[in-house]
Amino acid sequence: MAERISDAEHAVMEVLWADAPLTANSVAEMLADSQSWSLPTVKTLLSRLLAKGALAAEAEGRRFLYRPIIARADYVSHESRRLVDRLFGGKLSPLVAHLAEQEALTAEDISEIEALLKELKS
Amino acid sequence: MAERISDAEHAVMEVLWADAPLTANSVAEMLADSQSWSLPTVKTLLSRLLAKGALAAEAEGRRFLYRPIIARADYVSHESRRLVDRLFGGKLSPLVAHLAEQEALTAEDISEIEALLKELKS
DNA sequence: GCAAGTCGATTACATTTGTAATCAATGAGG
DNA sequence: CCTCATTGATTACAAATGTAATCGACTTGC
Repeated sequence: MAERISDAEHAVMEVLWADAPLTANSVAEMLADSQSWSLPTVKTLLSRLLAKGALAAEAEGRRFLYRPIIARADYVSHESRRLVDRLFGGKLSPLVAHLAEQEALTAEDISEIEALLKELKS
Repeated sequence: MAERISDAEHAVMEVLWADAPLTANSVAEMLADSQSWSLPTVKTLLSRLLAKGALAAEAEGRRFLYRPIIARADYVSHESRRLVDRLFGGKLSPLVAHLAEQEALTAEDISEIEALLKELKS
């Protein structure tokens, strides 16, 4: 399963999670404003993601349409867990506590999260 | 400031955050149960951390005592922020929402976070 | 039909990272 | 004194990563 996805690869995944399937060109285009990667670079990343089993490619005429195989939610869970394990001994509340302290959540943020939690308890 | 600290380096930092200053030997000893690194490996990691400005070393006789320069809290903040930015558009509530959906939150987590938020509002 | 463009595939190459062997200096035991 | 152990420094080297040039195959406009 899922070998590790690097930062650059992740940027490519985000594009495809937002909109898929896409050709290599479209992906490169989407990335143009955030990164300044050449087309070959983007294609390399696509190939690596394909090799890692994170993407599937289906031929459309003479080119490929790429689409994510792994779900964003799974990736996000995995990464979140990794961080929480590494830095907070696997406990979530310290993460929230830490971010909250750092960051002066707006009243609105707080309400939002409270609402979420209330929902959960029911 | 702080160049990026790799995973292996982070393990070394954790040891020194828990107890410092320590000699290279002591660090290696502390790591012995979690990792199986040779002493040279640990020393390489210490050198790299020194080069990155994450540690300071003070000579004690013919060896060095290493101590963290960057605070754990700063590192943790940095990494947490990085994750939240990368995966949740910088907003905390989607993180909580995500974890909630995954049912990764224990009842205890929920209570703790609620308490935290209540605290914040006052 | 053929030149020029378009694609994916292959190859490249520097840097970072993980992991460690080896070297050189120094200090300690005999 | 001299040998040996200890310790930091230097060097090594494969794998992963970031970034890209180049190649070869296939279209497509003339």
